[in-house]
Amino acid sequence: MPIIIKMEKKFRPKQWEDRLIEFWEKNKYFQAQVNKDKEPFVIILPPPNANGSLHVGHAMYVYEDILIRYYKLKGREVLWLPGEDHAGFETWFVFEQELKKKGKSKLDFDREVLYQMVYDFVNEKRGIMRKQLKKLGFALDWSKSKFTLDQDIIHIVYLTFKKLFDQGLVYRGLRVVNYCVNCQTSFSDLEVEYEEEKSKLWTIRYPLADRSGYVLVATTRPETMIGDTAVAVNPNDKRYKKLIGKKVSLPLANREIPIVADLAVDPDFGTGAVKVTPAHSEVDWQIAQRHNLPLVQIIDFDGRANENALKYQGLTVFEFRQAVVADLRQQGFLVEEKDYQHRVGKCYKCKTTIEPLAKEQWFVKIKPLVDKVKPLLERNEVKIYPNRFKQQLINWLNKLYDWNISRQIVWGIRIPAYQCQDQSNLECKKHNGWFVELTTPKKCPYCDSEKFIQDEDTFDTWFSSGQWPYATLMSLASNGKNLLSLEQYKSLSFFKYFYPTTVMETGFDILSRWVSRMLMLGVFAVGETPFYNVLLHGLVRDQYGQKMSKSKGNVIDPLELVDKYGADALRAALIFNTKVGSDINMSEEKVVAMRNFANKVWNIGRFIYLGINTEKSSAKTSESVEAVIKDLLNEYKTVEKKFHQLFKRFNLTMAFDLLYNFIWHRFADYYLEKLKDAVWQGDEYALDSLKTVYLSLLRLLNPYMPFVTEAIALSLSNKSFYDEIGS
RNA sequence: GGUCGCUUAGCUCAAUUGGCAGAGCGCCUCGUUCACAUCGAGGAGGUUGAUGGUUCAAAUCCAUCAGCGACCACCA
Repeated sequence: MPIIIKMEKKFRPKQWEDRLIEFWEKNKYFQAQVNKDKEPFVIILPPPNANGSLHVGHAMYVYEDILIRYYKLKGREVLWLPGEDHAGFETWFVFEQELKKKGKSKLDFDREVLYQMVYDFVNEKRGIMRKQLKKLGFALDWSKSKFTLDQDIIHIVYLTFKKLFDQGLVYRGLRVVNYCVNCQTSFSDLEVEYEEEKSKLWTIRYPLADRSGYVLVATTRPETMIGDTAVAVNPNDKRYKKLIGKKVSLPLANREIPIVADLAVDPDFGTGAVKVTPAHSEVDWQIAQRHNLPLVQIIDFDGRANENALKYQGLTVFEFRQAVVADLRQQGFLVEEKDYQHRVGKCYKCKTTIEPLAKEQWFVKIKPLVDKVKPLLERNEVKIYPNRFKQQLINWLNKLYDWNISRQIVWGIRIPAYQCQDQSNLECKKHNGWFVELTTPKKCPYCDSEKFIQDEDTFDTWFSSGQWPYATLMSLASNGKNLLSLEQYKSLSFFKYFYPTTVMETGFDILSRWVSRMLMLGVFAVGETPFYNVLLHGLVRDQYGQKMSKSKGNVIDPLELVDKYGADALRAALIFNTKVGSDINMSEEKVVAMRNFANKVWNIGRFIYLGINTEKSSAKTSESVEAVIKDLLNEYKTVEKKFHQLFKRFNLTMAFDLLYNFIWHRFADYYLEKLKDAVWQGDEYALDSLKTVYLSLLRLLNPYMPFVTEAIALSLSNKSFYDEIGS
């Protein structure tokens, strides 16, 4: 059922925006289905974190909407798939803040209750976000929306994990991880932020065990010396050559530890001798591995000294440090204390200093996955726009360490790993009793023991969102009903039709965190890339290029702008005069400028509308008018051709710029003015020519400004652009 | 320390393979009878950060320098 839109004098987007949204939805223009006659064009929406409301960064989805609408008009079978991310730790953090406001703590509830509470919280946010996305006019196929915690999505995540486990690509290991003692969880390397901090560098004297001398070590963390299991020097350092293999007596701890030689030690820094604390430093851990050194953990996961810390037990790290320094000074082991500035790892959320702690965690072996991804990039089977990010991505892939995917939080997908408590069977012992099952098992698959426990941890969010392209499509292919195997999912026609997706469009800030993981997991689980093109956008900043933040008070609320100027204006403001892959400066001024353009487009429509209602004359079109029309048609053809060429290279900005200038300064200011008199005199040929070109221009503009263009088309021609597919 | 990006009009930024430097906002002059003042006509404003090189031709390619920014790594 078509909707009536009046070509009223005043340009008022509010008159029709909500009605158009409803109209598009009712007609199911953007509900995709398998259609063998058409080539699919698929974008999976990067799922927003379902823990807040829409901010201007989300408005960048407009890039995807423009592509979707453009290819819809080109006659492709388009699928733009929405969804939300449970955003494990991110959401957990927000939720804990809410709890605190209510004077509660996570300790007041048990695991199941807590999980349900967060689930309800997230569900409410999901609803709000959907409404907001619709307001911007996004042509998402809401009939297919998915959530990262849908039962079948979790099932697919489990399938991937099991496949990794079965192939030996995921392992459980005791390693030094980045641990936040405040948030009580570990992080991957990518989630640690470093900050400059003023501190001290202490030089400590370690006497040789045979009392023939001493070694000086420099450290920023004297308290960890209680957990030292060696002193390391560079094998080529002449000063220390004679000492390698000897032992020192560790002050305060009354233990003897060896002096080892390791190339990781820089002879030029400090004293050239390093204390080695494998349980509390990643570098030391690695040295310990090479020299078979024992591990002494002295700081616990609550951030306090534990029972191995002797008399210091119970102290916080800060107190521990003070006490150790005081004792060293008093007993004459402290040689020097000087000011020192260095970078300290911080929790990216709460800014607590990251404590490197040894912990058993699940790790994904990165290298075998990376090796399958790199050729795709090198052979350009996956293209990155702008291209400069390609090398950056390859560099990262080469540098990645094994990926810690365990998180010690309740909110997330629980790791389906179980440990047999009996371990009576050899096979059992081989894996330390660990086995992976898709559903809660009844017994250990190796020894049939019924005594086993499930790992308490949940997956890193990126482990599940890294599977998003294939997980969503597999889920939809099976209608979400049957839980199948990866091979079965892959053979479903829906999946085969829509996978791999066409474009992955996202912010360049999550190139390493997300895009690289999607490539690795997609290629691993499906055997094919999850997408052919990666389109990267930058950060949205304020009009002076400043980052938006609540404290600066320069945060722009996209919905407020939509309310004030219309969704078209906001959409175009994010495109106008920008460059792909660079940060985008947003200002109300720019939105106003685009609102003015929408107004211009509207008023051209009004002119034509009034022309249609003018009494027609039988007089022949004059030669001069005919000449102008000929020029107009020619110029339009050139513009149209150029427009499509720009689109092919995803150059959405230049394509828009081209339209903006042509519509305003050529079509309206020049041609329309030249033909105006003829139209008022009832020249039908002049009017029809203007109308034809105008509607063609609206069609090109539609992806950018779907509301005003569709409103006019419905009003002038009584047809939606989405009805006449395939022109 | 490594990688990458940026520096163009008063401000914020564009410029597809090297080919007459553009836009938005702001500024100046003029113009409201019939699409639009959320407008039209016209105008001022640039040695494209600096220096050198390649070329018939450089904002664009190369080298060096200066300033700004991002990401990654990290020395205890």
